[in-house]
Parts: sequence; structure tokens; C-alpha cells
Amino acid sequence: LVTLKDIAEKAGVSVMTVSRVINGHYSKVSKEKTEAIQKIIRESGYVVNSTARSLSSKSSSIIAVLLQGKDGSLQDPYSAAMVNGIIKNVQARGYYLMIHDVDKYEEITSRLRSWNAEGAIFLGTYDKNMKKIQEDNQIPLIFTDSYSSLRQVTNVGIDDYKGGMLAAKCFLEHGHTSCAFVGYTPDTSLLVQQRLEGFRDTLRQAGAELPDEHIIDLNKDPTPGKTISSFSEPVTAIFTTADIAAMQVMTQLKDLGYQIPRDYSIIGFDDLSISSYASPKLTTIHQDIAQKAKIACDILFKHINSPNMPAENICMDVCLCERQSVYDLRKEKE
Amino acid sequence: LVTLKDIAEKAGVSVMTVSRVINGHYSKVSKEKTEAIQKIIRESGYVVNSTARSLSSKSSSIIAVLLQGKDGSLQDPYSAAMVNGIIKNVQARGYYLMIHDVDKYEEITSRLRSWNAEGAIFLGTYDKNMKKIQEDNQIPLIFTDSYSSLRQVTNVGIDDYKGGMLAAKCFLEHGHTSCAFVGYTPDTSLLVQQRLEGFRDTLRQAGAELPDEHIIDLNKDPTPGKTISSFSEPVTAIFTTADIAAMQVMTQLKDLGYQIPRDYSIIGFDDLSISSYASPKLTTIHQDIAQKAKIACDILFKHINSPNMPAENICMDVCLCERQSVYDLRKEKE
DNA sequence: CTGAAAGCGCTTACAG
DNA sequence: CTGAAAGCGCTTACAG
Repeated sequence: LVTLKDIAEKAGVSVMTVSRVINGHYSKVSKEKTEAIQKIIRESGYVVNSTARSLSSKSSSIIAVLLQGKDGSLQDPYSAAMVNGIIKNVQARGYYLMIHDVDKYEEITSRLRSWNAEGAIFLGTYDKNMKKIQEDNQIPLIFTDSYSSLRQVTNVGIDDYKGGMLAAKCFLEHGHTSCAFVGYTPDTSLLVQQRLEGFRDTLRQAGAELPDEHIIDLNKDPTPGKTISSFSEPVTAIFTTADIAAMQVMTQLKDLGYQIPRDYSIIGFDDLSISSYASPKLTTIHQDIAQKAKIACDILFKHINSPNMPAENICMDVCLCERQSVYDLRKEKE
Repeated sequence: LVTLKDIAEKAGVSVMTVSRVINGHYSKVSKEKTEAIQKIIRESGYVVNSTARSLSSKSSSIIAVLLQGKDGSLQDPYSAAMVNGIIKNVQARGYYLMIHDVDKYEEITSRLRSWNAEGAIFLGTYDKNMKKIQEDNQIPLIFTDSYSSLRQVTNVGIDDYKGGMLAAKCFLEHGHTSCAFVGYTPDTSLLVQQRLEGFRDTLRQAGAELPDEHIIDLNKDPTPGKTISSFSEPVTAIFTTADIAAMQVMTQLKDLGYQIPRDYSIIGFDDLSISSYASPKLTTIHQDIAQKAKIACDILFKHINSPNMPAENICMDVCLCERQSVYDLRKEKE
């Protein structure tokens, strides 16, 4: 193990001089010494001990990503895409990424503090504990897709309400008025509620009601396809809060002998790359995940570099990505 | 920030006594003191400084996962599932996970050394630099799906050759003799070559040749569906080295007006959960990713806890998961 | 069972 | 431009 001391001895200078060269404070070291030291560093294969640097400088260069068992696991392609983007952005800035899978609130603080993380990005839902998390951790914290009622929260999200609206509009424009909604925990997830409300409000404005029975919680009902096909009032269109869920429902309905989109039209959410491999290709609400990861990191580092920046709430736009899973009922009637 | 010293002062003991309690060396501390100290720790919200502990104890409790730009990115659902499993296993043992996205060889060593990682798991292909990586990093290193010619490598992989064999057998049993193979970089990836060889050998043994033109590199040809449909010698069955690729090819062929599996039978690889959402449901070679992640971690910690363990090469079994994407040509002939 | 000393490999802050 | 001193918060190793 090569240390600063070893290099200092070899170069016949003090540890401080070597430290200055390593940290790029060239203006403070004579040119000859700088070059001599750099040569020795190169030849010796020296690598800074981040652990020592972190301890003495009180800055770790560690960014934490907090994953949550339920909706923020890497099993979810959305989260995987986010983390993928975050890694690249964090590394590009010379920082390191630690990834934590937490379910209990208490773990968060100890994990963040233990390594003296300089900032953290949260994936998943933390709405209930957010205030506590913020009080206990005085470092920049970026939440994503959060709908906390707290004012002072930095959040990067999307226009979920508009997403629901766009789905409803699309269905209406294609002549659908009897719809269903399928999502994970619509009663408790504020994000899902936004999508639901945008969807329901827009339908209602057009005179189409979305009865409560047509709102299905995927956590409670693993076979929404079956459920929907058994409704007394027949449904023709299904809005789903994730592409994966949409593909699941689609498969269930096809297994029951229905044709998509002939019998049931479906709209997903996210626009994952796999949604164009679905059959029929999935019409879905598009969000730009790579961009979202970039923005989250940009804000995080802005806050790290200048503390006391005000909290900011970013709301990214969404749009409808039309493919083939919505059937045009009006064609029939013509 | 609460330190050991603060707690020691409050409890009227030395720092060492507190340290012993925190590390669970209860046999070395009197019961009364232990309890008094634990109470203070609880009330003060003390969190160990891992950075300081790492520096003085020379063990960091950090495990590194190395991702590789090309085939080991989190964009790939296989890698995401692996990392997901690794996180849980690593955390269950009280360790922390740092994740590194590397493309240049040199980065690996500096990233590992800088944080004094206790072990590392590699996702993706590192065959060329493996020897150097091992020489430069004297910590337990677990490679996955590697086919390095080095003897002393700990690797967790699957029986890729058998995977190819099973695919070929399945096609043959259903009357297919004219096949194609689609994969990423079949010329350079030893893993893909294994799958290809298992596939080709088995076909050959049954008297069915797989001509070189029927081996398609997805990196060079992004539209294998089109290519395959234009072959002069018509192909009826396509083996693909990843479920995602299979779904891609399937979609391309359907877009060209072909019916799957009527016109083309397809077998994928991995058995990701999404493969059952494909339409038709994808017949594929199943590998147990959660188990693979667990085994990789088990071996890693075995090596961490007892150094000088011999390298081991684990080869997990694969099996055919039959769904609906292979058509039975023999039915026709009867 | 308890503690004083030394040290892990760096950086900060100060003196020259 | 250069360096000696002190310290970051812990643990190891030793002495009692």
C-alpha cells in the first residue's frame, strides 16, 4: 500500500507538498517539484485513500441512492433506469455512489450518517417520514415523484395529473366512455392518486363517470384482467399506472380469449423500451427517465456546492405516445 | 455530531469501553456499564463513523459491484435483477454496497482501492483484463458469466452450452431444422459463443447445419427480423441470447406481417418476468437470477471471512421453459 | 474488566 | 513556495 508519506520520502519533500500536487493545487508548488512528484505518483500506482480523506476533510464524495423495498426496487425497470442514469451523472462529477435498500425509516439516517454521505436521492415513496428524514439529515436530499404536503422539499417529479388527463383524452377521442383504472395502491400512493384524478376528472368533464368499482388495486387483485372482463357494465378501455402492469393486464385478457385492442383498449405509463415490444405495441404516457435522473443529479450537486439553496420542486412534462393498443370505436359507428 | 468521546464523557468511562459495547464485545465490559452506555447511545442517536472505523481497522465493510457500459449496464433487466439480489444479500450481512460503472480497466483498481473495498462482484465481460485485475487487487473478486482461460478465477456462471443445446433440442423436437441465431457480438463474447456452440453442435448432430450467414450480431445488424425473413434458404426457428432480443426480433417480424410462432418460432434466454408478457408468451432458457446473486454473495463472503480459499468455478443449471413461441411443424405433416 | 497510548492516511490551519 | 503540528473518529495492541 503506497501512502502519501512513501511518495514524500521518495521525492524528498513533505507530505503536504505531495498532498497539494494530488489535489491539483499546482499554484502552490514549484513546477519542478510538481513534475517530480507526479512522476513518482504515476510509477508507484498511488491511489488516494478516500476513507482517510473523508475523515480529515469531512467530505466523503459519496452520494447515496435510497431504494425502497416496495415500489423502488431495482426489479422495477423504471427504478433501474433511474439508478442507471444517476450512476453516470454522479461518477461524471467524481463522486461515488452507494446504494441502500431500506424499509425501516431508522435505517435511512444511520446509513447516510455512517458514511457521511454528501447527498441522497430517494426512489420510491417516503411521504410519511419525509419530515423526520429531513430533520435528521442536514445534507441535500432529493426526492422523486413525491407528493408530500411539506413545503420545503426538493422534489423531481412529473405531471402525473396531466398523464391521467392525456390517457382519458385519448380514450375519449377514440370513442371510449366506459373505462377502468389499474394501479398499485391507489388509496395510499399520492402519485397514483394524481394519475387517477387526472384520468377521472377528464372523463367526468366529458360526461363519462369512472365508478369506484372500476378502480383496481393491483396489490389486492392480481388478476385485474379477469375482474374487468366480469364487470356487469362492460368496460372498453383500461388505464394502467405502469407499462409493466399494462402488459400484465393485456396478457391476462388475451389469455381469456379477448383481442387487444379490439375488445379492450389499454394505455400504460412510463414508456419503457419494452413497451414497444408488447403486442399490440403499447400506447403509453411517456416520461423521460434519463433526463429525470440528470435533473435530480444537477439539483443535488447545485445544493451540495452551495448550501442554503432554496428547496425546489421540479415538475417535468409528460406526453402521450400513441402506438397500437387503443382501438378507435368511432370507426365502427361510421 | 455525536462521537465515541462524547458518549464516554457522558458515561464517565473511557472511549475504549464505549467502543467495546458498540462492537458487541460484551464479555469484556461489566454489565452495569454496558447497560448505562447502551442507554446513552440510544438517547444520543449515535451512529458509528464508518469512515473512521474503516481507516483504523483496515476493513471497510464495503462491497463493490462493477458494472460495464456495454453488457453490464442497469438498462439490461438481467443486470438489474442481479444487482437487486446482490444488494439484499450484502446488506443482510451488514455490509455496504458501492456501485461503479467502469469502462476503462484502470478505473477498476483505483475505485476498489480508494475505498478499500473488501470484495467485488463483476457484471459483464472483463475477460481480457482479468489477469491484471486479479494481480492488482488482492481482495476476493467474483466474476459472473466469465469464460476466461485463467485457472484461478472465481466465477459464478451458468451452463451456457447446455442452454444452446436445449434450445436446439426443442426446435428439433418440433420439427425445425432450418434455424438462425441472434445475439450480441457472437464473435467476441465467449459466453455467447458457448450458447451458439451448444446450439450449433446439437443441430449438427441431428443433421441440421447452421450456416454462418444465419448467425446474426445484433450490434452490427439492428434489424435481424428483416434479415432473417430475406434469407434465400427459409428459416423457421430463431434462437436468441436474451429475452429482450427475442422480443425485439418478434416485434420486427410481426411488423413485417409474419405470424409468431406460425411463421417463425423463437426461443429466448434468461426467463425474465417480462418474457411471459410477450405475445405469444416466450419459450426461453431459464436461469435463476436471484439464486445466482445469492451464490455469488455467499462465495464472496466465504472468501472474505477465510482468505486463501481456493478459487471456485460455479456452473448453475439451466432448463427450458416452454411457453408458446415454438410452433410444432410435425403437426402439419401428420 | 478497564484505560492510556499510538496510529490508520489524509487535510486544515498556521507559521515561515 | 514549503513544512511541522494537530486532528478527523475510530481500533489495535498492550498494560494493568
